[in-house]
Amino acid sequence: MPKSPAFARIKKEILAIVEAIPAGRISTYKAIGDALQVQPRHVAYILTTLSEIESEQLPWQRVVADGGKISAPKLFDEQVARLQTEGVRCEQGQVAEFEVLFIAPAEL
DNA sequence: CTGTTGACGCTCT
DNA sequence: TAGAGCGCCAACA
Repeated sequence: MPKSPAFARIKKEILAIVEAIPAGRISTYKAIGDALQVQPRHVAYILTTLSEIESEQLPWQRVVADGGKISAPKLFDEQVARLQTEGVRCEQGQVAEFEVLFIAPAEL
């Protein structure tokens, strides 16, 4: 786990937002990044640094790339499986029910 | 300090 | 309408 103060702050914010995403809803890296004034890449990187415990507690599968696309080469199958379990229908590597998109609030 | 990497997004072909 | 390329910047080796 990185020691940068900024990293810890951003991570806390990201975790808070992701945790606030209702089941069956989807948010994007761009939306979260825009809300926290950080780059989408950083949001993605934060999720890669999550421990197994955090990954199980945090609904990271509800966070996808812009356009509802799933960009997780390693965890693609697992993410799709989790989403389908929550009732989110996936199709061709992206969220089919795009209307379930949940934009993270700018202020949280 | 220097070079590579990446769960991304935008722009140009 | 798709695909390739570039920029972005923290983490890491």
